[in-house]
Amino acid sequence: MVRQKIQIKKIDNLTARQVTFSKRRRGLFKKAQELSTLCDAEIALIVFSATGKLFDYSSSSMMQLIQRHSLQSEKSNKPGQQPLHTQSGSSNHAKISKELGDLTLELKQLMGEELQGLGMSDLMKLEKLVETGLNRVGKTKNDKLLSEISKLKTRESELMAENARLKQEANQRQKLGCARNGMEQGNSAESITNFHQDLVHRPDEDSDTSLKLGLPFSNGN
Amino acid sequence: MVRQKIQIKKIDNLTARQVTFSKRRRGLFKKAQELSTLCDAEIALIVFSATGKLFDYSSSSMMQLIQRHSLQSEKSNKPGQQPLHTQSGSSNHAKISKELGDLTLELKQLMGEELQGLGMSDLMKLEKLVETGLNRVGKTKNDKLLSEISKLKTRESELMAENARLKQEANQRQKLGCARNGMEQGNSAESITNFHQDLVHRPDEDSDTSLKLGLPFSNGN
DNA sequence: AGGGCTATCTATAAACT
DNA sequence: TAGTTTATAGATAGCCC
Repeated sequence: MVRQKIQIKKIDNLTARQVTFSKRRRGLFKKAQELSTLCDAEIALIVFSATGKLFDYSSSSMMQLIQRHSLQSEKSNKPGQQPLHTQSGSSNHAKISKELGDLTLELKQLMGEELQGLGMSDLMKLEKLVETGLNRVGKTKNDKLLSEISKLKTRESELMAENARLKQEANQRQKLGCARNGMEQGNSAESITNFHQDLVHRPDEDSDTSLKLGLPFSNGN
Repeated sequence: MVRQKIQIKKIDNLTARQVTFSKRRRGLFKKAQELSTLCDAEIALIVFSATGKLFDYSSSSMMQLIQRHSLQSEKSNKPGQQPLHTQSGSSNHAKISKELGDLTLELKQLMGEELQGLGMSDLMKLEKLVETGLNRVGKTKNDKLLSEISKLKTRESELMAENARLKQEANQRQKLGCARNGMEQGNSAESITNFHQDLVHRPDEDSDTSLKLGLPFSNGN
């Protein structure tokens, strides 16, 4: 029982190795907890046995610690490495479109399977980027569509107004008949005058209409 | 120097705490390495000092281990989500309760929502879901807007057609009927005609614009 | 901070249950 | 595979530089 100074190398005997694993693992977890408590440190510890069994401990949230780790280690990483253009900083509007395309492609790859070569932080940044991109694309699209609709509504109002005007004009022509009259001249003039007034007035109506009809879209957003 | 059995609770003295942190941290990392070597285990260890400094160790790839951890802990999670914490190792339950509260808060801050009880993999899934949801919402919105535009265009066409008809009608009345008037009438008629020409012309512009603007939507989808 | 010392505490190898 | 024992290797608190 002359306990030796045990070599730090893989223990050959399976049983002994398992026993040692069990014992030392507990010791390790205990020490981790102690350190966490004593020194107010945040600790995450993940251990896989040789057989693949998982043991873990975290002083707070494993996820949060992992995220924090990703962020920190990212800082220390040299700016240039992965093929990912994770320059989330300030993507200018001109670039974003193209960038979005590339990202979509990369995302496909990534979601598919090939996560190797990418750090956790890269993945997170990527997802954030895509989300932001998605939002921007959606908003832009939305704005354009709304603008289009607004224009069309204005146009519709104009046409309807003119339509009404023409109908009225036609009606008056019919009533008065073309039986050669002096009144006719006056009517024509009046008609034209009113028409122009309407043209000047209508834009306001259009604005109202647009606002009213535009509401549902806002809700839809 | 009657070294006591030191209580496992936060060390009050800052200096002593820092020293202890430094010493014990080294010890912890050493033990982790030893366990890894002796028992052929895979170990990831992440430590944040109270001041936020990061120390970590992993027997192989940190990322790989973290991923593996995500997968494993996901498996073990009951479908009805766990309160948080893979409380495997030797974590003390009393502490967990308190930490749960803190974590809930932290996660709220982090995500802006109640995501506690979700593991890394759950969050990833969630994000994916959100993204998909975003797409669906966007598409639905898009469809609605496009449908609206389509309706408006149809309406526009109808109005324009009617408009043209009315205008032609009016012209014919003028020509055939009351053609016995002087320049006054002619001027009036011309004025109206020009106006209508403009009206007829403009819609084409709009159509072009629509097509131009419409293209990006198709691409966007 | 960081290293060294030393008395003492803690972890654990080995053997046994 | 786990707990107990025991002797010893290893870790570390307190102190000094």
